[in-house]
Amino acid sequence: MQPEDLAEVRQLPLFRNMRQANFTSLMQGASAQSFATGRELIRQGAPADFLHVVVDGSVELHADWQGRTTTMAVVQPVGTFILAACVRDLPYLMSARTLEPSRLLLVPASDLRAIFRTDPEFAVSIVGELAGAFREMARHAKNLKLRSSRERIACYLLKQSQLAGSVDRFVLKVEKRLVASYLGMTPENLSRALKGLEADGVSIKGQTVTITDLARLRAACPPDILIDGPDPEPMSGGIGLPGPGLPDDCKLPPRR
Amino acid sequence: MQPEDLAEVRQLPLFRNMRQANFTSLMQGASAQSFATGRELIRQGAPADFLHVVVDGSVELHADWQGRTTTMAVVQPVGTFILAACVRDLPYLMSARTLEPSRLLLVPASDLRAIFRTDPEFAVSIVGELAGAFREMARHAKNLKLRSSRERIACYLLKQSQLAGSVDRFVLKVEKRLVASYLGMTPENLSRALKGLEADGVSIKGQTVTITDLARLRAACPPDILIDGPDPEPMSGGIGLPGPGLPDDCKLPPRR
DNA sequence: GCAGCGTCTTGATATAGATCAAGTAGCATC
DNA sequence: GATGCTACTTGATCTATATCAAGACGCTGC
Repeated sequence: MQPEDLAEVRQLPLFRNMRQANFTSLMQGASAQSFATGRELIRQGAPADFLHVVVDGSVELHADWQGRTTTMAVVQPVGTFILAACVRDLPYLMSARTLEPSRLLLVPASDLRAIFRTDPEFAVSIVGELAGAFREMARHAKNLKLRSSRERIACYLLKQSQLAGSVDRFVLKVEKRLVASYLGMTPENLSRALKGLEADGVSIKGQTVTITDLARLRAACPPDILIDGPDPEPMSGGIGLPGPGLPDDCKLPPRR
Repeated sequence: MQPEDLAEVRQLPLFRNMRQANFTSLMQGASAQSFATGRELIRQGAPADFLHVVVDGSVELHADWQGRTTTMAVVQPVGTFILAACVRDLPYLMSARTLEPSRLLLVPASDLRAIFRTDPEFAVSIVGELAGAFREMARHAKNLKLRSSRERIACYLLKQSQLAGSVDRFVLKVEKRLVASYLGMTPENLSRALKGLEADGVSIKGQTVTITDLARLRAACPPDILIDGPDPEPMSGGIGLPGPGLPDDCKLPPRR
């Protein structure tokens, strides 16, 4: 575990305010591990033994039922999963798999539960984190129920643009099939919708998105902070999809 | 505020373990109010000034966008809303309206935030509550994404039966149009799906549901605890729909 | 440079669910 | 008892999206 990794983990809102002795203790009981692409890290239904912290790489959270699967989030550094299962000591509701070679820190859930009962500042951070995670998932459910798939895509792109600093050209950091799955549609449907949105102010080439007419796009599919977020303060938990990259420095990870 | 109401509120998992002095203080700063049917209690986007506790009656949580609306939960006694917005001091993501004459306790969110920082047991309860709320909303999103509307209805009825003690005849405590909206479909679609499910082991007359062939219904639409829940320990927060009533004692509230 | 593989796009078709309309049933009020 | 209103059911039609298939593109490994 590199010292600079520890410093980044320490800076997460979840851990930032806990007592140093407690943070040191938690990290000493944790283990850092590297995983290859495609590795299943946790399986839905399994006991929540560890809080996972993604230090490097990319992890997909997905859920499955009767052979069907859906992407629930993509977690990138430095993000965590799944806090709620750990604090309640209940089975994971989602599975996790690496999308590329990744390094993670595995924090024993039992250590976490022991410490937060004695560290009031840590408990406050956990409360903030869980409230944020609930809100993010509530916005996701609202998005699914209130909007058509074309509206979800358009608003997703508008939010990515905003997260990138209201630029009009940015790069998606997640494969389109995962964006489609997260937004509750098939890749074919995403592709067709993107094609149709070219008339409404957005064009896509590979992972690069260009907003060609922001006002028109916003008029066609009005974004709403109560659905699209984000909340004012950041969270550590990996809920939703990661923000965009800028055109010069961003590529999807190599395959395999 | 009746003493027996206070006792019931005290018994909620959220409040059960907090220090008596703190509970007393919180309740002294709260106000009890009665509202007629159809009254809007909170509006999405408004600051979260109060944690609401439903002491009597029934409240619908709904979300709206561009003239569209969807039911996110129905809260009945004794249940609360919306803890996450209160602890993060952020705007409500949902609106609330009474479905019938109701009595609620309004607990100032600022009091709540002040107390939980100094009452570790209360903070632990809040952590448990928020984790449970997150899990419930995650299961809702999974249900919406992984299942067809017919599967969602069938699994909803199987869960209601289980909550009623695995009886084969029970009464829905929520109007069908709200069940439909919560499950992400139109009332017409719910009606047609229920008609179609008669061949798979369930029949409905008004609000009364009879499971006529449990094995067949379970085979047709396999329930899954990772989607349908519930988690082992109850929560106070009003997420989802309320459980069923038994045939002898349950009616929807009178209109107006 | 080529073969293999996975992602993405495009076309054709099927279907789940929405929309619109009309009728029925039940409840509350007068 | 009659009237009005709302929830619900049923019918007809439309549409958004899924499914299946095939081809294009780009990347990796040899």
